[in-house]
Amino acid sequence: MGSTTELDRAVTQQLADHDLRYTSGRRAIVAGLHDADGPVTLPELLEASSDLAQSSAYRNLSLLEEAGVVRRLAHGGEYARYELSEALTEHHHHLICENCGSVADVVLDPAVERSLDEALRALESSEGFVAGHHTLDVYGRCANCT
Amino acid sequence: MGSTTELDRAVTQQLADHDLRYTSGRRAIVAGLHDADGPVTLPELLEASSDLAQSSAYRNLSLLEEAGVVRRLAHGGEYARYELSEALTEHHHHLICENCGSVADVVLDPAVERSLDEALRALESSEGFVAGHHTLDVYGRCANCT
DNA sequence: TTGCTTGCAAATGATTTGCACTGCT
DNA sequence: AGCAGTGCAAATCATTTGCAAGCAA
Repeated sequence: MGSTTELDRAVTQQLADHDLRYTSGRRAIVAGLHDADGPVTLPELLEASSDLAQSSAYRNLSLLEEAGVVRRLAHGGEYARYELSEALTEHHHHLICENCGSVADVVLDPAVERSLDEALRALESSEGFVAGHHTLDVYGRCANCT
Repeated sequence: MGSTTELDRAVTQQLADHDLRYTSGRRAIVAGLHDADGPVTLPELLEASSDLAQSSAYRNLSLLEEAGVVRRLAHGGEYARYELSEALTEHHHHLICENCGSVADVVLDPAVERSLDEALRALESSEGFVAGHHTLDVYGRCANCT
């Protein structure tokens, strides 16, 4: 506790903008999300940092989401998954193992990402849809399950 | 009812492979999914074709999913959304309106899709992840909400 | 008949919420 | 003191499931 990282500073700022305090419980959540190598479920979060009450964890994740610190994902499993917002991390996508259910982050080649962005921008004239952000989920088999 | 389309024939086949009958309730579900221009929620499905019992609709969607006829999506809204499997439709992605919550299908430029596939295939050597299919969700504003 | 299907009602389980208490500020 | 934050327990609500009745092969 105490060592204020770059991430902590950014989160403190975003929370302050929403009149929220950066309490120890919220720090534990942010730390738990940061340490994982992919989006995590609530049980995983509780296990990683014990001393978190389930209801408070849910409530704080919800508040952190509104504050733009956290992003909530619904990949269809039993539990929702949470990760730090892309405002606080690098733009990335997800590798979802269809065997064990694990979810890992990946960063794609910038060239691919660029051609994708271009295609999405074109949707505005073809479909009248103004694209904001996007998510790409890749389903398959992770290294452990091959 | 009775006009057997190409789609119906394919579904009948897939169901038969799983020892399932293509009953009228299941036909109504497939028709409801086919008629929509994007993935639909269960309430929407029930509204479109009344005379469907909620529990049977859920049960049949689940069975149809196992049989590879239907795909279930969890975009995070209150209800899950369902669509016909890509074995029965064209490969496509989703335009999700952040204002009204509607979800529409889009087919991307084949060139973009190809470069994407290539990038995903490369994940096998870089990450040890064997990619199967993928989903791309684009968030933004639909034509009606601009 | 045999067994897949259906619909109702009850059960499940992740997430949310009411409320009294704790602890910053 | 005043109010945001916490934790417990109870409430929600989409989805699932048990069971008795319906229907096709």
